[in-house]
Amino acid sequence: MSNFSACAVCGDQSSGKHYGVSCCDGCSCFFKRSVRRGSSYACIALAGNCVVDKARRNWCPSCRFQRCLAVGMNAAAVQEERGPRNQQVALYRSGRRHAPPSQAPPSPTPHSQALHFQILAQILVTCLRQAKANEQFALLDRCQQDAILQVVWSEIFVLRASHWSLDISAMIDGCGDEQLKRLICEAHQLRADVLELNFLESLILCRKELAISAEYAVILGSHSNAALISLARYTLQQSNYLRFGQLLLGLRQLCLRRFDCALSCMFRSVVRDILKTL
Amino acid sequence: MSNFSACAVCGDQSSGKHYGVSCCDGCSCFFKRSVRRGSSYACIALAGNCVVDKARRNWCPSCRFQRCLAVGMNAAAVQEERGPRNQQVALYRSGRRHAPPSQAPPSPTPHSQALHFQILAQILVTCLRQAKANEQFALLDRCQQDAILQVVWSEIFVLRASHWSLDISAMIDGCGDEQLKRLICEAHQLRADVLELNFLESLILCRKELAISAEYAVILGSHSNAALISLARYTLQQSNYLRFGQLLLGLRQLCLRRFDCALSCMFRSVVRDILKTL
DNA sequence: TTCGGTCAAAGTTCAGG
DNA sequence: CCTGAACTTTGACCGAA
Repeated sequence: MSNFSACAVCGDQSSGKHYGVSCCDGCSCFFKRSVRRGSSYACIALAGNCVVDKARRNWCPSCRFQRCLAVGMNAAAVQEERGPRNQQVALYRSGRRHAPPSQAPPSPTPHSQALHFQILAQILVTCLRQAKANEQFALLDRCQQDAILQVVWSEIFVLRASHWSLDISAMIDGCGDEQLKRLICEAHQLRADVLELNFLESLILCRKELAISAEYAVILGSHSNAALISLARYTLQQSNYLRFGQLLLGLRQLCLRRFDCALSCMFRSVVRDILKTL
Repeated sequence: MSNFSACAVCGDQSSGKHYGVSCCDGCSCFFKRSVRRGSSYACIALAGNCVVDKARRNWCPSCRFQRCLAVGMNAAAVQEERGPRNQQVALYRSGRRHAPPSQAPPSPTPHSQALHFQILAQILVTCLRQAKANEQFALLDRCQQDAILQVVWSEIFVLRASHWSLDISAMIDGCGDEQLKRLICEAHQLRADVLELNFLESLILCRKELAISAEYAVILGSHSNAALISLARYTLQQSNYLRFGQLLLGLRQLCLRRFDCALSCMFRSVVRDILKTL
């Protein structure tokens, strides 16, 4: 009981300093809500001198709030509301509670960034569609396809985007993601031709570690081998096995590490939705 | 006002460079925590373009984190969690805040797990020593060697451990890390022989993306090509180019994702210390 | 200088009033 | 609705190399 400290507002046990004043959780929370909502209360008794103690603090919000101010609680220390922690519910929650925090939702430069995001998302959709049309991949069940694409979408994206027919380097630069830029630049140096790209795509899409069943492991393994043989034949007749090896080594660096790339974070949540529509 | 520098993430007053970027304490700390915990956020507005400024940086962790990555903050620079500064307190700290970081006595079946950990650490040391003795890798400067090993140690470990001469499967099972077990089991299926293992090791150790300078990029590239050619010649004379391709594809799956594997977390902090002693 | 950890004081959540 | 106990996250500050 030695370190008992009283709430400056109501005399209850204080739980530490809040907004500059030693007070209890209740008064701290009450003060925060009042400031956030900009509540303006009227005294129940009209006199403005109600007693504010532990037992009666909820009787008159007006006098409680006056007392908060009187003991020096600092309204400026109340912060901006944060986003809901329970993400899923966000959209469907009651009305205006979770309107974007401030008046100016998209403010300084997000416009051009959002534009680049949109265009890159279009490219992603195209890549996924192309993947679904892949000769060997298309034979798989949809749920196996989706299970694979959820993991490898980013590899497909980097592979295809780094060899896009139009020049999208301005887009890559513009989205401001240095890591992505570096990855695409590295992948670009492979300078794979159309057929090579298709074979590499098959190798990405048919990883047997991503099989959802033992049967699929066998199927994916044989698809993978087929793609490997095709790629080998093709490159050996074009150049030599060094090229073959380099292309395969190139696959290693397509994988966006979980935290290395902003775009990866942005798109991950989008991919599932895109897959539903394909 | 003369030496004011803005946080690249939120525009607040910067407190210096953190993880490669000039930013404020808040964003630096936020980035560190996010990477450590492996947080995967979803944008609250779902659009991924929330404003991130001083007042609103706490509205949407997802967009804040994306912005951290976009401005180039380096997740690899976030180090392993260390123990509490106050060692005595370590054991008695409040309950389930986090899994015991590394050294702290593992609670459930401490004795046998610690033993397995010790033995696996021995294997890791052996792997790293072997890597340092790699013919081509040994020619590099020490700082380039260390820069590479800090990244690829886990790949080397999985490659070598999956083909260990003694049967260490009991050790792998015993450490209770399912991810590691799966990875090693997959890698084991490559059934590479001693020479193949050496060539694969060279390919892991000589990734030119990990070069610390342009000169090294060239050197590593040529070492990598040399290893590729040797491996090709060897496998083609033993079997055929399907085998060559499969071995190279196998490299993809050696990589322990940063947060997917308990052992990875355990060892990461140890690797630096081991490297110093080699 | 830039890592690391710390902990008071912000925040949110959600039964129960 | 509103309240407030329980829990999480933030960031200013400090020590170490």
